[in-house]
Amino acid sequence: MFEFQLHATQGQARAGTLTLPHGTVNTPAFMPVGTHGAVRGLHPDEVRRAGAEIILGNTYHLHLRPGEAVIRELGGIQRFTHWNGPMLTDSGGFQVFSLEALRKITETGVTFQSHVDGTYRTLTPESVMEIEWAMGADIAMAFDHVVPGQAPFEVALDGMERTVRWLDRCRQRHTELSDGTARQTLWPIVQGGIHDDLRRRSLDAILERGPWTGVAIGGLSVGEPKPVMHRILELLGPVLPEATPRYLMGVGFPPDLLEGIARGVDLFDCVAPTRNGRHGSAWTSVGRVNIRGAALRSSNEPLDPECDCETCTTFSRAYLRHLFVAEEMLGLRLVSIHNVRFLIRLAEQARRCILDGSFASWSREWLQRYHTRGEP
RNA sequence: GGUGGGGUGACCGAGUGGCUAAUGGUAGCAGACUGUAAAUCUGCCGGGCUCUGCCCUACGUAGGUUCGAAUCCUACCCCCACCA
Repeated sequence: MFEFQLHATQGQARAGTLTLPHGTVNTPAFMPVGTHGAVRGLHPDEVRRAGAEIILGNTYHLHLRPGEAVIRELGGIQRFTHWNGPMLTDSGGFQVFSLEALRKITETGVTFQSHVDGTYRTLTPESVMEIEWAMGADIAMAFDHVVPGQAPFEVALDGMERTVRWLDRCRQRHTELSDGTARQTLWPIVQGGIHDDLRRRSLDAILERGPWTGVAIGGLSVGEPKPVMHRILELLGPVLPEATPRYLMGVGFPPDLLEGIARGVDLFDCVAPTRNGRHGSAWTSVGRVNIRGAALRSSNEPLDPECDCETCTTFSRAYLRHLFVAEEMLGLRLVSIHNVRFLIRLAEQARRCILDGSFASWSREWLQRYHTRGEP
């Protein structure tokens, strides 16, 4: 039920298929983020047509509203959201990082002051497992402690060791809840900040507790330089079991996908395509386009001439610009659709190239073209 | 024709003697965003230059008072309201 089949490798890059209770995911894959159980602004059919095979939901946000009880009562997260495909729920660990001003960490768990209504809510590894189990996504992420990218050794050590202790508690509770059924699997998360030694110790601790149906790498793209992220991926890649899918959490931008894939990553997620889409920034084959830019005022060209998404095959740049200038919500949706498709298509292309052995050269050329434009 | 009110940068609109190239807002331009407290946030926004500063032009028009005026005075032009 949680099988991962590896079809081909090229260097560290891998092409595989992940089988989950609600469907299969061809990897490398990009997973759009649907924090509140919706990929922001998009209809599930649009997400599917963009090529998404799995989406992410968030424990913290869905616990605050509508609450896991409602979701369970209405048939689980897939039916509730009408996505009806593979889903992964993040644990709220990232909110430990992003809501730093609104939370307090103890060994027991994390007390958040809800950003919705100010009430205090405590999440523990056990309660997170209960929430994720109630929602019923295919993959439940362990509750972890994410530290900032510039965190000094002691802080990263503390977060990493706590993440390991919490992993034991997560697994214990998740095992009790699942009671032999195979409708949801639990994935652990490697932490350790930017410190190689801690990253290695984190992974070792996780592998000692295996086997796992997947392993996530968290706490990257949180303020550390890119080469550091690459170094850590290179450090972990060879140690990770080949038959286990690797999920790089919260990444990324287009080049991050290719750099990650080249270092053995199978699954990605990131808010960037939808957030940037809403903010009017589009990735295209001819460079990044600011959709509000004056240059687009009367352009009848598609946003990206090489793109096959619903937006690019239907609308002109001038119309998209007009929608943004006029603050029509359709504009936010159309650029989001494009950006999501752009990343998914990039992952699809990478997969094809890995399968036919051309990944290294294709990726090199793609990145060169991208960076030649001065893109970050 | 009379009386009253008013004319400020692309637009709206503050400002009633020096700290005013002129508060705000809008429009415009550019940028940021990486497991979503984000349809958000930031910067620029009279012109020019030898650009951490300097010069020019500017608050209806023309003149005046003053060391100094968008701000005070005079005339004129225009707009609005009411009265004839």
